[in-house]
Amino acid sequence: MNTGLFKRLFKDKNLRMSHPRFLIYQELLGAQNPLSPQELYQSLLKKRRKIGLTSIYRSLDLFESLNMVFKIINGSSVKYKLCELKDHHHHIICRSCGHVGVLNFCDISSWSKKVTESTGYQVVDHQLNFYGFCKKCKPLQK
Amino acid sequence: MNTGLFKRLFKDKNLRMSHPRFLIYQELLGAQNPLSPQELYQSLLKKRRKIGLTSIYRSLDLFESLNMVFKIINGSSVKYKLCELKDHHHHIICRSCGHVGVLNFCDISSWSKKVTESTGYQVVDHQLNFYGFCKKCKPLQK
DNA sequence: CGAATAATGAAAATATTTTCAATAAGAAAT
DNA sequence: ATTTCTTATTGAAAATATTTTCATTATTCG
Ligand SMILES: [Zn+2]
Ligand SMILES: [Zn+2]
Ligand SMILES: [Zn+2]
Ligand SMILES: [Zn+2]
Repeated sequence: MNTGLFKRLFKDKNLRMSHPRFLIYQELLGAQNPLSPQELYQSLLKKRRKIGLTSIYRSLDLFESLNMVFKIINGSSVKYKLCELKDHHHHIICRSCGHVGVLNFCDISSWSKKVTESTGYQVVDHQLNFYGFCKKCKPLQK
Repeated sequence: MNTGLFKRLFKDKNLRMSHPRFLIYQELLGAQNPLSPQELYQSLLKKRRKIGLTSIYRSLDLFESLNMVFKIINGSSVKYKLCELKDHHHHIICRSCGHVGVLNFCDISSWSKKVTESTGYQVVDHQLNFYGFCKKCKPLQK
């Protein structure tokens, strides 16, 4: 997700483009790996950016709700990475090293009717994650 | 999930059936609604059961890994309910009241091959949740 | 430049995880 | 059935992580 797209998204949703939000976006954009809230905080402090840890939590929640970032929950570790694809997609997480693979497809929407029929719920969203072992970690499994 | 099934599952996996674990299982079995770790703790204290909050967290994690319970994350609230079906299945969570609907189907396993082909990952697990509004809450949406 | 109000951040409140010494469950022997 | 042994599990306390509160600040829109 590039900077232009990021700014447009906020304008469209009537969200304010605050300094903290932009700092966090930039930090994620420059990162090689997914980052935890604490890692983001420390990294920004090191660069003398004035920001509160609370804002990091809040911004990450917001970004997630906008599908801008993917929240990677692996055991008790929580990290975030910027989504590269702007279209709806899912991920596979390595149970060993935490690396994230991108899946550029989703056939779930076709299920919504089935879900509504069997439960009466109106479906508005879904969450799908795969877990497994990446090419690097697979051989290490006994 | 009934008590016999519960005990067999533990024996099969070489897990010890400790008193705290059984207390938590019973509490979930008797509950009408999903319970948070804190609610479980308070409820057991009220019944004069000796148990530590830490054990509740640990047992719930264990139960989840055994697919005995479903962890319902809705905003910042976390609750658990015992799974009624012993076969693999998924849930739909009401964004308004938190009620959980059970879906007794899953066609995801057919995706695993596709996931492996596109990412090289060995797939061992997946997580799929639907979100929406239940029959009761749907009319309240504007 | 002012409103109007969404967003921030410090501090307090909660929630969750980790550590580690003590305990209890299960297996095996008596 | 009781004792003994091994080791998984517990729980109190400390460490971390996350959320809430609320007074202050910064954005955006005339
Ligand atoms: Zn890996
Ligand atoms: Zn999808
Ligand atoms: Zn509802
Ligand atoms: Zn499934």
